[in-house]
Amino acid sequence: MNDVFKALADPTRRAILEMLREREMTAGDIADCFTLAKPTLSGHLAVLLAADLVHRERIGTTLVYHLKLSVLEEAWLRLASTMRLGKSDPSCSTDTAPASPSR
Amino acid sequence: MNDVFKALADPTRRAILEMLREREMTAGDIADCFTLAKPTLSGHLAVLLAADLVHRERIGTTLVYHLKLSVLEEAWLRLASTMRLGKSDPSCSTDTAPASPSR
DNA sequence: TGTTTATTTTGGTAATTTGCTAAATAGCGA
DNA sequence: TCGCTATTTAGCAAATTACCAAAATAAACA
Repeated sequence: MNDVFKALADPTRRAILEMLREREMTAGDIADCFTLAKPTLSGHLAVLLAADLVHRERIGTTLVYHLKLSVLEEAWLRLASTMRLGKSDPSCSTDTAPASPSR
Repeated sequence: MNDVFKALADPTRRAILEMLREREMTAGDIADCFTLAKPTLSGHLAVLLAADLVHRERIGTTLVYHLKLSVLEEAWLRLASTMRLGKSDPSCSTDTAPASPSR
């Protein structure tokens, strides 16, 4: 959930998702669409993979990536339902860092 | 657009949006819901404000924040339409950093 | 086995983000 | 004006992120 939003925070990664929306592409195909170095794109793909937004499959020497739209949709639905249809009072219960004076 | 996704990337900021979903709150109210220091929360609110996800209004000494759901919805719709209903071939046109060998 | 192609991993640097404390600003009431 | 409350801004350290070049890995093929 958090990983999905973090993955979406980068414009390069959103562009990758957009390209992947229709056709699946190899890592090389994707890299050719950007002026960034291949290792950089590989890193972005790793983030998308960790967020479960894409799936990858090896075909011979190439790795084919394809979009997992369902995960993206689900993340949005989670946010949307928390946002619009949430039950009741928002009086302090959603703290991300509960009382633990770590620092 | 980019600012919206960047704002959503942080769990604290998403929690703030959730709390703001129903009732508008003062900066102090919000800060009391977290274990983070007030200036830290103020920073998060500044990010949300820059992303246009919240609006703030001064009432006396206090600043009242309220959610701008429409902006959030619009951001999603933009993404969703690019994602699902996009027109045609994704063959290299979405590059975020177009051919400019700066570095 | 050795070479080529496709891709990732490693190692390093610069920029950005997140958090803090302390100081500054804004409005209100005495 | 002075002091009080509410909040932000400034300045700084630690953690994370984004990028690259060089090295490593994986599969295919001669």
